[in-house]
Amino acid sequence: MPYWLLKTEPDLFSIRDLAEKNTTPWDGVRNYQARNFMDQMRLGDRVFLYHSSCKEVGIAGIGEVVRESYPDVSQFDDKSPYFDPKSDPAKPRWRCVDIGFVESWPKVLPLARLKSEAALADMPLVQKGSRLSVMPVTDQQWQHILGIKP
DNA sequence: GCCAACGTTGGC
DNA sequence: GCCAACGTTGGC
Repeated sequence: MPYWLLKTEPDLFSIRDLAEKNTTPWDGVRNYQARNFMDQMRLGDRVFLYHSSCKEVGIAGIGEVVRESYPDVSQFDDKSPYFDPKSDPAKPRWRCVDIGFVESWPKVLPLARLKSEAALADMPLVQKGSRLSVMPVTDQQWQHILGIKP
């Protein structure tokens, strides 16, 4: 089964928020590479939830895909920060998936730790300058991270 | 708050 | 099609 990693800014939406809501649309993704990966997600796929742009940067827990790719309504909402006036409603440019809560970790697994693991060197996450917010995780990487999770 | 690195846009 | 300018991401 494929695995993924999703970045989120916890000030906007954290693993705690997901635990409370139980499920959420993963909307607002406005990058083609990230979108294409979301299109590949299938029901039941597991995802690491990564906290970025915050005090404790790192993996904070696990979620799962509970609905496959569908049009992200926020692209047509001119009140939304994710509004995209160039997206044609007949052919929506942006999609999202729904993510369900699986588990929250007692402590964040820090980015610095992930960077120190040779087994994870191929992850875009740990590569300098990478801004990809949705990325695949290999079976080996997934298992390795589970092995060092807090 | 700083700033390096990135993706996108648009003029030519 | 090139590439400079711009806005954004995201670690530190």
